[in-house]
Amino acid sequence: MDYKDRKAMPLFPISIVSELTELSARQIRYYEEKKLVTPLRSEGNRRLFSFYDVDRLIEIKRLIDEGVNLAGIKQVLKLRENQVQESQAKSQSEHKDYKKDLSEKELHQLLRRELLESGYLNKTSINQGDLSRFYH
DNA sequence: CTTCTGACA
DNA sequence: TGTCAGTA
Repeated sequence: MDYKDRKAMPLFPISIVSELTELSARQIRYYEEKKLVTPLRSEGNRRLFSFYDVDRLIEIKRLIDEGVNLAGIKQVLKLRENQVQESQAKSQSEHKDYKKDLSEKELHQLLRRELLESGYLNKTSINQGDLSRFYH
C-alpha cells in the first residue's frame, strides 16, 4: 500500500528540491554522489526525493552556509540519525532506561568525539566557521 | 521540456 | 561549482 513513512515517500523531482533547499541541482547531485543523501529513482532514472531527503538537504544547506565541509557534515548527519534512532527506539520501547535519551551535554560530547575521530581538527580544518558551539 | 551523466574550466 | 553536450 502506502509507504512505511510518509516522510520517506519518493515525491519530488530535483527542480522542486532545488527551490525548497536553495541548493543548485549541481550541488544536490554532488551531495548524493558523496552519499549525504540517497533519493530513490523513477523508472526513467529520475531522482525522486522524499520529505526526509529535503530535510537533510536543508540541514546540509545550513551547514554549508556556516562553512562546514562535507567531512564535517557527514559527522553531523550521522548524529542526527542517531537522534532519530534514539527517539524511535524510545517510542517503541517505553520500558526501562536501556535506550536512554542523550542529554544536550552527552550529545555535544558524542559529536566532539566523532569529530575528533574523523580527524577534522587536522591542519586542513574542516570548518571555517563556528563548530565550537558543538563542543561547549 | 526536464533530468541524467560525464567533462572541462 | 557552473555550464555545456548528447541522451533518455
